[in-house]
Parts: sequence; structure tokens; C-alpha cells
Amino acid sequence: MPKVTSMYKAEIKEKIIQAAIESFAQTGYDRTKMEDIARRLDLSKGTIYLYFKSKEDLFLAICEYNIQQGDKEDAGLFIKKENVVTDAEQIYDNIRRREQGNDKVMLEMVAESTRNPKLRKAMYEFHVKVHEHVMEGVRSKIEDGFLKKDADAASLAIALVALYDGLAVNRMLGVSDAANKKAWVAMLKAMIAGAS
Amino acid sequence: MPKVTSMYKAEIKEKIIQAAIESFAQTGYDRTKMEDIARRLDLSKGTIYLYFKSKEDLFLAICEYNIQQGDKEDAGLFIKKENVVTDAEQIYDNIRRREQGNDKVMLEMVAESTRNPKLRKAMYEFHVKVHEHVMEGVRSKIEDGFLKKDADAASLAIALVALYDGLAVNRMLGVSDAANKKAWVAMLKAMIAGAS
Amino acid sequence: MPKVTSMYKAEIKEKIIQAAIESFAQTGYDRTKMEDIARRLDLSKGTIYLYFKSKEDLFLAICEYNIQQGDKEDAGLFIKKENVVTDAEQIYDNIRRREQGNDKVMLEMVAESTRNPKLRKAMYEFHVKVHEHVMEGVRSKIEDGFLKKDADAASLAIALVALYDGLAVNRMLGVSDAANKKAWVAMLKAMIAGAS
Amino acid sequence: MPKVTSMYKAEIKEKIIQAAIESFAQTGYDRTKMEDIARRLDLSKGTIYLYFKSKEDLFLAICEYNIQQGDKEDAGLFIKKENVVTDAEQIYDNIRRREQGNDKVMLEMVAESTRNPKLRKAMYEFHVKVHEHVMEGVRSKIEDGFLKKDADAASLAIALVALYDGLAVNRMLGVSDAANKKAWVAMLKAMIAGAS
DNA sequence: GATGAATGAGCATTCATTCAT
DNA sequence: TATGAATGAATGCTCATTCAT
Repeated sequence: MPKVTSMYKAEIKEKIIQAAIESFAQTGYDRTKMEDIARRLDLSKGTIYLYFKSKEDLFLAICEYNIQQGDKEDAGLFIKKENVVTDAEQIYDNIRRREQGNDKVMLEMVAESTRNPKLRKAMYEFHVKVHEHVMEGVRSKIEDGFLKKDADAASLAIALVALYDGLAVNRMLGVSDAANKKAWVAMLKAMIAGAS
Repeated sequence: MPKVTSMYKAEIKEKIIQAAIESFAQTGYDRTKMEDIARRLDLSKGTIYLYFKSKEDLFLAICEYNIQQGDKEDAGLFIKKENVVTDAEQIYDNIRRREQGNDKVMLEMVAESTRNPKLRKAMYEFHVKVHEHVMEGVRSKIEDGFLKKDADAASLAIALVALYDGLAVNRMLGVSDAANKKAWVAMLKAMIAGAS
Repeated sequence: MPKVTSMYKAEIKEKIIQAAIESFAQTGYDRTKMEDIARRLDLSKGTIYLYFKSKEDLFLAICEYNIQQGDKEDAGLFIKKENVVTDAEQIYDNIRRREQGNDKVMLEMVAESTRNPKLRKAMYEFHVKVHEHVMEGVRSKIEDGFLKKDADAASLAIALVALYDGLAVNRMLGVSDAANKKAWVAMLKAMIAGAS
Repeated sequence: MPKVTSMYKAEIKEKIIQAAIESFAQTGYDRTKMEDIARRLDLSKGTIYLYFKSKEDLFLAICEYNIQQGDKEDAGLFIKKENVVTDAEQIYDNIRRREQGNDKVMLEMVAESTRNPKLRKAMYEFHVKVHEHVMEGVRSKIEDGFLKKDADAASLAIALVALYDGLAVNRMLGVSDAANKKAWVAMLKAMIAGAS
């Protein structure tokens, strides 16, 4: 019994991607059944195959989607206020909000990327972009005098991104977000203080 | 010879665990077949079941094993030299050496821990231990005057561990270890400079 | 305009049958998708169901169609010239032309007929008709003195049809048509010579 | 619950092949479920996959098996007695006995061979062998004076094989074996008479 | 009438687990 | 103890069929 909604294909595709993100995040890629994803949307298994040619294809679409979402984000998000020290907390919240719920899928993506070269390449490129973006922020802070002129912007950017990622892992293990945020703030303050 | 037998059993168990770590790291938990693990040891599938009652049981044993290995590590490893700044690089290498090859399994463990409360608890406790250990290091640096008296040792410890974990993720994505190490050193130097 | 409409319907039905014959011949009944047939005609899958209630129904329609086509053929086709010996080659070509492209579908029909009693009955009846027709030809040759008065017209007719069918199988296996034709001619000549 | 019979792998393989021949003959390749074959042998689906890596692989094994069985047959089977005319019936029975029950699978094989070049090649080569064997028989008859010195042995051989194949098709359609045999005998007698 | 999106039964294949040897 | 043949539940994917538009 076809439903024949007038919804655009692209919209349905996105809905499926959303549902799949939830499922993959909850159960992991391998343990998620196509039917699980379908049921979340009150669709039948077969319908998903009208939009994605395989489970892997769907996963890759999610990866692309997540990466593109990252691209779309406001480039000023990371470090935009004048006073990094007082805004460290705000920055953390900003990043968190934008990643909302994607941590676990990201984890799946990282795990999968160790086996799928194409995905690894895409994720690597994404990371490079994020690094560049963060590095820009760090550079502007250098120019603003918050950090020393000779600070290694590239390395600090990598470290900041890694720090955030590591805190995301913490969260998954049950570390309270308050503790994470405090760690983030403490480190950022120390960094600013030390590199200025 | 019950002792010998039991030692023998324990040895085989550990061998299986080692082989499983390699397999899980390479292929991921779900995609690793019991047969793959068996073949690495020139054992038969059935034999593994003499030592572990299920695939999940084996995975949990690996988790326990990894966590215990962490415990056994020299508590002075993290920050033992007087001069943290000049030894930052050395510290990074030390940690790396001790984690050698376990990054990917750790990733699997984290992913699995989001579904398995028992595992999550174990990993959380492990992280707490690591945090405490690192915190001790940070505290001793505070006492030695390398860091300010009012530095938040707990938070900085969390941040340092998170930083390291994030760099491990970077590695999996193909970020060069040189870049990672530079990021680590840059951050540590900034931190030391800023918090002192 | 009911007549026009009905003629139109009949035309479409025949077009679908033609397309289905091609598809079934190429891919086999089971592996042919309704969509394949539809696409050959720039129709949608659903449209075929307006003319045939199921895939099986369509296949059965093809069978009927093929059987009826056989019926419509000029009854004089098989052996019409006076001199069977010199015309053997011509006869082979005549049959081939009339069966053009239907060999493979016929094969599918035979295979299917072993499971579908209704189809088997229809095909059996068709064969009986063909046999009768060929037998008529053989009889006329007996009357004309080309074959002995006591020749077993029925059996020779069955054999001739079987011979042709067997050569059709050869063709499918890649035996050259030249070789097949030579075999046909050699056998016919021998038969005529021997039975006269 | 493993059965762990001591039966040799090769024997089991052959049993599976036999069961598959029956199933494929009865239901056709596409409609035969792996489970059907397994159930015939009181095996589980999975077991078949221990011996054949896929359904197609099993089918191909059957093809090979059938072709090899043909090779093994007594080369003198076809025409061995002095008097072809009186023994025509016997010859037909001989061939039938040796093909016992394989007609339908052969049909499946021919159908499949139109899509599978590897199979087509194998079947073509098999036919060539059969042709050669029959041709030898025809030649010996020529030497024995049963057929004219200038008879086209190759073509007659092809025709004889085709005749037999065509009668096999008849059988599948429900033509009585008696009628088929009569046709065979009538044609052979006519041929011998005509070509001598 | 025509369409093609949606459905879901159906099936090939995999692999953790068992247990007779 | 060790083995590996056997099992069968589980699941990705296909495709004939339906029906809202």
C-alpha cells in the first residue's frame, strides 16, 4: 500500500538519514537492522532501498551529511568573542550544540574509517577543514594580542580539536558534562595565559 | 599438576585475548569472526569456547585485560621528570608506547560501552583511575612550582587525558604522528607557561 | 469508440507480449523483472498490470500467443515443393524464419510446462497440431511417391519435429547454423532416400 | 548439533549434487530454495554452504558433474551391434537409461548456458565430444557397409544427437515414450536404408 | 488510463555456537 | 583437551504487486 506522499525525495532522504543516525548511534552500524531504521519512520524496509542502494551506502551518506553539516556551520562559532578566557565555557557549549547527538555516530564513522579508505579520506579532509577554521581563530587571537606572536597556531588548533574530541569520548563513558566543561575551561585559560 | 595446568590455561587465555585484540582492532568487533581469531593462533574455533563462553565474553575479557594493563603501568610514567616543558615530547612517546596498538580496540570498547552498562562502568572506573594518576602528576608539578598553587589539578588532568585521546582519534584518521606530537607539546608548554 | 479502445488495448497487449518475449528470452522468466519489460516499452510497471494480472499471467499469454502464431502459419510451409531433397535446406530456413527468436522462450516454456500442467497441456496440444501438420506433409509425399507406401508417417513426423527442436538446442549451445543446416539436410536426404 | 558423520567430504558433495539435481529438475534453478535441497538430505541449509560456496556454484558443479558423467559412459554405447536397424530400439533405451532423470536439469543447463558463457563453453565442448563419439559410430557403420561410403558422418551424427534431444523435449511435454521410440526407430531405419 | 512510490513476503548467505568424535 | 562439521537464527536485499494520485 503505497503512501505516495508528495514529500520531495530529498526530504525523505534526509529523514531516513536522520533516523539512521539515531539508530546507528544507539545500536552501532553493524547491529542496526535496516528494518529498525524503517520502523522509526513508519516505512517499510524496501522503501529505504528506493533511496539508498545499500546499508553501506546509507552510512556513507550519513558521513557525507555530517561532514557537510560541519561545513555549513558558522565559521565564527569557535572563537568569536573578544575575551577568550571568559568565553571558554560559551565556546564549549556552542560546539556541543552544533554536534548535538552526533558524537556516537562520529565514533562509528571513525571506527569505520579505519577500514574504509574512502571514508577515511573524507573524514581526514573534514578534520583538515575544522583545523583550518580553528587555526584562523587562533591566529586572530594572536593578532589581537591574546596569544604570543610566535605561538604555533597550527599545533594549538590541532590540540584544541583533539581536546574537544577527547572530551566527547569522556561524555560517552559517563563523565559528567560539568567536569568536561571545567576541564575545557581550565585548559583554555591555561593555554591563553601561557601563550600570551 | 593443577597449577601447571591452570597456568597453561591462563597462558592460552592470554594468547587468545592478544589475538582477539588484533582481530577486533583490524576488523572491528562485529565483523571479526571467531574463526579469524582462532586461525591467528592455529587453533580451532571450538577451542576458544573452552576458554570463553561467548564472543561477548571474550570481548569483555579484553576490556578487563586492557583496563588491568593500564593499572599495572608505572604510575610515574606520565609526568616523572622535573622539567615538564622539555619532556613533553618524551611523555607523549611514553604513553603511546604503552598503548601501542590498542587505540582501535579502545575505540571499539568505547562504542560498545555506550550499549553495555557493565562495560561502561568498568571503563568509567578505569578513566577515573587514569585521571587520578594524572592528577597526582599535576599536583606534584604544582608542589614543585611548575604550576600555580591554585591550578585546578583535577580539571587539568581530565583535559590532558582528553587531549591524548583526541590525538589518538587523529591518528586513526591519518593525521601524522609528528603533527600530533607537536600539538601535544605546544599545548603542554602553553599550559605550563599559563598555569605557572 | 469502444471498438477503437478495445483495438488499442489489444495492440498494447501485443506490444507487451513482444517485449516480454524478448526479455524472457534474454534473461529467463524468473530473472526478468516486470520493470525490464516496462522499460522496453517506455511504460511504467503499473501499466503492465492493467493488461495482465500477474507475471505468470503474462507468461501464459506469451505461451498462448506463441502457440497461436504457430497455428496461423501457412500449413504448406513445411513441405510444399515437389522435390523434398533439393528443398530440404529451404524448409529448414522457412521454419527458422517463422520461429525467429522464439527458441529461447520456447525453452522457458518447456521448462515451465514441466511444473504447470495447464501449460503442459497447451504445449502438448500445440505439438500434436504441429505433428499433424507435418504428418500431412509426410503423407502427401507418400502419395507423391517420394516415400514408400508403408512408411510410418506419424513417426517420421514426430522425428522430424524432434530433429528440428534438437537443432534449436544446438544453436543455443553455439553450434553454427551452417552445421545444423547440413545435419538437417543430410538427415532428410537419407530419410527420403531410405524410405522411398 | 553436528552430526559429524565420517562420510568423506566427496561423498557428501555428491549427495548434495544428487539432491540438487532432483530439486532443480523438479522446481527449476531459480525456484529451488537452498533449504529444499538441504531438507532432501536431512541437512541444514548452512551445511550446503560448507561444500558449495553459493547456489550458482552448486549449479555449476552439477553441470560439471553431468558433463563428466557423460564422459565416463561406455564409448561403445551408442552404436555397437552389427545390425543398426534391428537394434535401433535398443540404442534408444541405452541412451535413455544413461541420461535417466537428467533431462530436466539438462534443460535448465541449456537455458542457463544462454546467459553464462563459461557454462556455454563447457556444454558446447561436451556436445562436441558426444558428436565425435556418435560420429565414430556412424563411421564404423560406413566402414561396415551399412551406410554409403560418401555419407556425411559428421552431419548425420549431429542430426542423431539432435533427434535424441528433440525427443527428450517431447517427453517433457508428455509425448509417450512409446511414440518417441517409434519415431526414433522409424527415422533410424529410414536413414540407414537411405544412406546405404 | 497511467504512474511509480510503497510494501513486505521471500530467499541467499553468514556466522556464533554446539557437540560427537 | 581439541576439533571442525553441523546447525539455524538472523539479516541484507529483491521484486512482484498494489493503489493514491
